[in-house]
Amino acid sequence: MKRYNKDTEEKILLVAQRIFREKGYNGTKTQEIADEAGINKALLHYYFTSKSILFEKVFLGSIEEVFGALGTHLNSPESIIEKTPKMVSSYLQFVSKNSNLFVFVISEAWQNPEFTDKFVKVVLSKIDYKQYVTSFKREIEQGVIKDIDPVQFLINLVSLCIFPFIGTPIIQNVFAKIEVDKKEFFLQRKEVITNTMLAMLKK
Amino acid sequence: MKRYNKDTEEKILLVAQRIFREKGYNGTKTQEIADEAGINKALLHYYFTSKSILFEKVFLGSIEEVFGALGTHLNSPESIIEKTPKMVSSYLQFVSKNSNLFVFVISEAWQNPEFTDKFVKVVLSKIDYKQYVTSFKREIEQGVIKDIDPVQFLINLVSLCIFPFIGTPIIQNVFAKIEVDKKEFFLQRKEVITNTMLAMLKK
DNA sequence: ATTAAATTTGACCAAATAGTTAATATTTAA
DNA sequence: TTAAATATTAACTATTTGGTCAAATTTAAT
Repeated sequence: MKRYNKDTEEKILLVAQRIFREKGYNGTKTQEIADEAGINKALLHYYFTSKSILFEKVFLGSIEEVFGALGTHLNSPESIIEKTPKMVSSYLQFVSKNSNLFVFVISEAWQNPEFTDKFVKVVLSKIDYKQYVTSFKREIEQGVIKDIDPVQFLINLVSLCIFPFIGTPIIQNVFAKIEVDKKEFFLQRKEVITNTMLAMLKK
Repeated sequence: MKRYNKDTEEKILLVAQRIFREKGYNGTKTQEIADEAGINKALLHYYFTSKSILFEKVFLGSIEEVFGALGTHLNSPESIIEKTPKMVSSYLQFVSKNSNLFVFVISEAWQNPEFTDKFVKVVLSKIDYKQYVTSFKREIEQGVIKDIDPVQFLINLVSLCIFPFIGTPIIQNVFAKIEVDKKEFFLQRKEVITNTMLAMLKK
């Protein structure tokens, strides 16, 4: 029975993750993964059977990260108005440091809708977004916040956080003065998004 | 001197556009383009020299489409409050019918930041977004709308319009009941985005 | 109709690439 | 200590793929 060398296995997976996210499935060569992991290409197959299976592991892990980062404050016991700025802040932080993760997931999701569905369902089963929707609706009934669809509210939040960063290579040229990867842009965005989201809730 | 057969040239370009947008640069094979265009692979090189040059033409054209669609109402003589809903409506319409165009442009922009910069600058020189910014600021001074950065306002608008559609393969699973490609989702989104954008302007 | 130029094709080539295999080195356990 | 099991490697293979080239076909001018 194979026991595997955990160091080697993890090294391959980590390198594969980095390169897949950077270049996508078709742009990634198994030889490059092997080289950068400091191993033989045959060993990659020994551990992961094939390029596509290795890819699936990376892809699944990536989907988990995308949703995991959103889940951080999702069901904290605070009120919606209290935790919205926290969600914005933490998710924005995560996105700004992992733009290529999101580009990768979106791009590959369109290439493989079949098992994207499957993977997303697996990941979702671990996150209790229904509880969030419930508490959101309760606050609406209590008259604390405006009557708005919680689903649309969340879509707005992630849209505003994710898009400016995955669109960086295009956006940065639109407004020459802005350096999107700079702290200043990040702080400006955080304030704008927070204000926008809170404006949606205000009656 | 070559004159080329315009029909053949256009046929190749159109097929290449469709396949490149669907599968990306690395996922696209010249043989497939040739097959679907009903020509020989050698003819593709006769017209376009190489795969990468053909790709550049498609990529440039795609960037033009992305910005062109935004420019429609940008500098119409109406007030910001009047034209914002029109911009939302028309851009959302365009995005919903061309999701893969946006996924393609974003994804390839990260792969080729060098000439993405170049292309975006070319395309931008044709669009007068500075006029928009100027008229926006004038209305702020007149006290018609709230004091908000026009650039951030535009980023919000495109984020809210684009992201939900390029994120479809992932989002659709989050909320099982929603069918993102259905009219009902589109109309719902249009209203939410319009409200959100107008709320940003209201004093 | 003839010819010259432009267009289109079939057959081919070289490089790249995912995957295999058999031999070697290392670790584990008796 | 040794032998069996596990991990790692070098060399190889089959296929894919972008690109080439000379020959064939079509088009246009004389």
